[in-house]
Amino acid sequence: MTMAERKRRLVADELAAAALELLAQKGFDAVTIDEIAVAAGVSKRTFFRYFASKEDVVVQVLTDLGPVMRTELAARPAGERPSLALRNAVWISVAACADRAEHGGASERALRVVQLILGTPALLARFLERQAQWRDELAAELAHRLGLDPATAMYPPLAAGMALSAFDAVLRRWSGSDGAEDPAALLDQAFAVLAPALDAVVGPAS
Amino acid sequence: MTMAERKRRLVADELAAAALELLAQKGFDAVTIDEIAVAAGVSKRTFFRYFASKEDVVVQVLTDLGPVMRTELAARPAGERPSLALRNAVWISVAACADRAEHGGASERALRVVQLILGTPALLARFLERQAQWRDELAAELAHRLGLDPATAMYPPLAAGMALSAFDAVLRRWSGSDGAEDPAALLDQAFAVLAPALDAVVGPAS
DNA sequence: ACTCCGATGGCACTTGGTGTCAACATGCCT
DNA sequence: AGGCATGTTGACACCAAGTGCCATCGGAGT
Repeated sequence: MTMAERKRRLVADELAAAALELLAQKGFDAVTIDEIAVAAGVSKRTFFRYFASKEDVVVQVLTDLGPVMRTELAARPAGERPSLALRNAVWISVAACADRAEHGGASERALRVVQLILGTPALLARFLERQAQWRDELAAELAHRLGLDPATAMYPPLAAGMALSAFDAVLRRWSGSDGAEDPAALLDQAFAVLAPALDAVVGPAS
Repeated sequence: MTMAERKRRLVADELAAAALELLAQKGFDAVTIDEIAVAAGVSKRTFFRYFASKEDVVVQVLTDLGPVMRTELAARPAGERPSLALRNAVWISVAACADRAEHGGASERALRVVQLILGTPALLARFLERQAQWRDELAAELAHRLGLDPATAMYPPLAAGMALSAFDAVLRRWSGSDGAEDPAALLDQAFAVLAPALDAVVGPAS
């Protein structure tokens, strides 16, 4: 049981590491799955038992962020202004992407992954797909939080879309500046722009 | 010259029509490109001379909407509030998707295409990709319109993202209600939510 | 009539992705 | 210890998406 699980995770890590290495080095299209598999010491068939596609190796890291953000949003105090609650929820993802290991070499690898995603159409498309799922989750949580009807209220999906637009803009700026700009400051800037609409549901001042 | 062009367009239309028909009927994954090609009376190889991928047949219709929206945005009077200018720019796309032929059988085909896109992951991903391009174009135009620096100002990409969130939300509601809800009213609703942030750049009242 | 050019079709080929099966390890039960 | 169940793996065959290449055909201009 524990033995099998550990082995599975080991192989998955090996595979992901080999893939990230090769993809970052040679570009997405120039690497075949066979290459990745042999680099990790397994067969092509085994690769597909761990990842559903080539894009998945890169993007799967970000999969869990949706539920995580939703949980964080749900954990914010009920009276908190939406702009603040959403900022905190999104911050978790930004930190996960940018801040990993705070001030070490690890964030550099994260930077390169983000740049790879943003610069590869196929990866970008998958990334956008994930974001669309995140948006639905965030929207559902917002509707619940504000007692709105998810089927008719326009606010929840729009607010979630705004929050993810901020996420996206911050990520782009951060990766475009090679990590030089501060993600937290960027995110605050973005939510300052969004806040007037985000907080207008209940009233302009809270 | 004219002869060759007409023939090209004829073949492209034939291909697109056959593809849309088959895809809507059997589902995206259940249709091979060979099928589409023979249904249009050409070879698989010729299909790829007209469309870059299976997804492209469906999505290519929407390709031009980016420049169109940008042009419309550029054509709005300089002093118009961003929320209004963007609403009008986005409206063009919504109308193109939903309203085609105003009140005829044509909008029903458009509805089915939208439902196909929104319900097929592969198509959704491509659609989102296009939207990302639109956003960049809209952002560039907004920056120019407002005299903002595209490299540092957060407002343009965020505003463009908001506008496209509205587009997306409207499209989803419209397709989810099988075309029953009025796209124009939905869009107005959406921009009413967004307006406080959209119009806050220059001042809360204009 | 000759020639040039674009469109086409056929074909081989690479790659992503899946189904199937036999081999092998692990662990549990008696 | 022997036997059985479960789970992982690799090999192989297979399908479908794309792409490169070349021979061919038909139309336009000379």
